[in-house]
Amino acid sequence: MPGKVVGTARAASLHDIMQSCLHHSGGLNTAMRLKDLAQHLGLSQTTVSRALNGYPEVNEATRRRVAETAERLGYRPHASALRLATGRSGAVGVVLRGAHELGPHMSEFLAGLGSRLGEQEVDIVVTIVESYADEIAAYRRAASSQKVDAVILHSPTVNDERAALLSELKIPFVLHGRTNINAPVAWLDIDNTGAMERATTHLLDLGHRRIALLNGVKGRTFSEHREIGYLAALSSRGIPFDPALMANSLFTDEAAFRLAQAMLEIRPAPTAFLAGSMMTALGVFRAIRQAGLTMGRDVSVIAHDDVFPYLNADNMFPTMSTTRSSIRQAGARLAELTLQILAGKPAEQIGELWPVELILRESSGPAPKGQTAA
Amino acid sequence: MPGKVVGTARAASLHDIMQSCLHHSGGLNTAMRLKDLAQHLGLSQTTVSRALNGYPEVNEATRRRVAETAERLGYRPHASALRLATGRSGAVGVVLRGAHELGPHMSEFLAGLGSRLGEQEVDIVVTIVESYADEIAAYRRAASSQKVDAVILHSPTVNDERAALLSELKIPFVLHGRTNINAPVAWLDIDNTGAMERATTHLLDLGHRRIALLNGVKGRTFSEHREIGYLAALSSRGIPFDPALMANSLFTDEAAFRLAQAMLEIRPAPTAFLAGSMMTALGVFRAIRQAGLTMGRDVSVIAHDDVFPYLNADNMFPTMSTTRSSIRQAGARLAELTLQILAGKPAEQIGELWPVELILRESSGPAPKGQTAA
DNA sequence: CATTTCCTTCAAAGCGCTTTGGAAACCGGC
DNA sequence: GCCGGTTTCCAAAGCGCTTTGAAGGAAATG
Repeated sequence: MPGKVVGTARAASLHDIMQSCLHHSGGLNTAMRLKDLAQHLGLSQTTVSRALNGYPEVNEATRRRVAETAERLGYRPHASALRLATGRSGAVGVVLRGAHELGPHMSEFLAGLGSRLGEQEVDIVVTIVESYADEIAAYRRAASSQKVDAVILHSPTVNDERAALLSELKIPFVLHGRTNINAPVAWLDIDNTGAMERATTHLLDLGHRRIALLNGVKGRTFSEHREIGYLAALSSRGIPFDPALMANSLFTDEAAFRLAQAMLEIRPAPTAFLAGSMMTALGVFRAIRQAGLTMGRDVSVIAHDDVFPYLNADNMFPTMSTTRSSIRQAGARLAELTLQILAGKPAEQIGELWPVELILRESSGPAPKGQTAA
Repeated sequence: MPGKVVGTARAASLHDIMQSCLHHSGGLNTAMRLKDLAQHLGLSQTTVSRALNGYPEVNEATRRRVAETAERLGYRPHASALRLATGRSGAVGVVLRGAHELGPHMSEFLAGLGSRLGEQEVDIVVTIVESYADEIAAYRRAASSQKVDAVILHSPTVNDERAALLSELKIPFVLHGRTNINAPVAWLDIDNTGAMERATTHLLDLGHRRIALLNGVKGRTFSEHREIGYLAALSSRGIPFDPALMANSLFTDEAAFRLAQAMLEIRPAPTAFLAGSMMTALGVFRAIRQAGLTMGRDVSVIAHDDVFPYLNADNMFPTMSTTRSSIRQAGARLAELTLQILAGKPAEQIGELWPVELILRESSGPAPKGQTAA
């Protein structure tokens, strides 16, 4: 089809340039290729390829000459060709339910992931899906089309079918969180149970007896772990658990606001809140204020802080007590683990549980006197 | 490694099916290939390929049989091979400075982008870079390695060199925002100038005379546009512009808090704030409260709302007046425009300016009496 | 000087797909 | 029974890279 119809002479020359540039020999936007480079150097493709890829069989002087010329001419191997030839795609996949998963947590996480992967020139392929079925389909597609070398799986459920599927499909993957499946899984998680247990215990130490937990979505491992920590702390002090003081929701300002508002109307009212995220904390904060109460005095709050650069616990007013763990750092580390997996390290040898800091600031204080049964 | 441990017979048969599917001919994780499929069908690769890709030369009955078998066997073309053969990578690129660009705005934007691109099975390749130099390098790399078919460029500066580079490199791209470069550019932007002008005018109508603007980073087109709208509104009423009441910063709670705090100490103090984003609004809100003032009464605030699902202006307390434009929708539309570009539509025919709603809620009210010169 | 050895380089065969240029098979019409 | 025209299918040539198997030259050995 090239050279189909050309209008005026002027247009023609421009057109031709475009053509020669775009349709040089098939691909659109053809740049310098290995063949061109080899020709330019008076060497064979083989030699150039080997020189560039650090194979020992090539003369050091030649190698330098090749490298220098390639650099100067801005040669870069065609990604697809390279992938086809090597069988590696040089990318890792992340599939997200667009509706709610692509929130601030995910963007921080991606930032960490990407910063480490970028160093290795591995890029990350993000697929946005609508439904769970779409997500499964996306993994199957990834498997058979070999689009990515590995996948990052996040926010797993307790028995995560996606993880099971991935290991069935033999797609290497690393889990951000934990799950119980019948296969070796590489994972990285933070100690949600320990964090909640400590935070709850701390509030109990301060005299709080009615402690509300605004937890994440039911079924997610991290939510379950947090619940376990919360319940463990309560039961070790013999404090009865009141289901009305525990709720599961997305970590949004809005949901938290509504839930906290409702809980504050319960009598006896909670004197403390454990907020699942900083967004949640904002909602709780609003509910407290709207109820005419003061955070840190009438009602204590400890929030889980995933460390968002734009929402700093230290700069809130009052400053926010938190259980803290940088999700960005976790992302960076997961990238590292993924690279290890791709380098052949067995999944069962990879598993890290990160401790979580408890940082006390102004939002948590002693339980108000006599109000425990107000 | 395969066939390591298998429990029951039932598990074994399932396992075997998987194996025959995955390791059919050797490679690691080799799935069904076109050749296998063709063989399975007793047809040539050509015919199968054509049948699958909807070419007219193939018998309808054959086509159905092929499609059905492909579906049943879970055949998917190898992505790299397909890309190499067609010259299209089936992906669009987004490169982000990880440090601050990958924030809540970006994740919303990506969600929109991805939801539309996903429908077309185009995936989005995210590259995280540290510095501006890295970003440029990433584009050059993308160009010569043909990793992506197009690029999305966001938050451009007034004369954006990246845009110039991209059009020089002949990488198709679509701009989220606007810039002045000497080349046709496909773009989508919201009417920042109009939005600010209206918001400012509204505050002036309410009697405010000292109106602070917490604007975005200097040099970005959207910041400049907002400044223009702000200044235009002031000057059309003959209100002098006070540079002390305008600041440029990232849209973070923290920066906004500090800036607003400082501005509130100026005498005469501002009686109204224009906040560049909802994050900014949160910081302003805190500063107002800390100064012992009440938002909506002592100090009015109008914030720009990019519509974050987890930070709802309607649910704030007081509810927040906003200039609103969904960044997620913009992302979806940009995806659409990108697809158009890839389909061959000339860039100069693509350009959309979206109007911005002004939604008045409780955070903006009449200027407090007599305080204009307090 | 002939032979062996090593070093450097190359031609060619894939990787899995699309696509071009035919070749069979089949049709009625003469 | 032969011929143009369809219809349906195929073999083979790429796409740009890596990698194997082997050849050419220089240096070393007898």
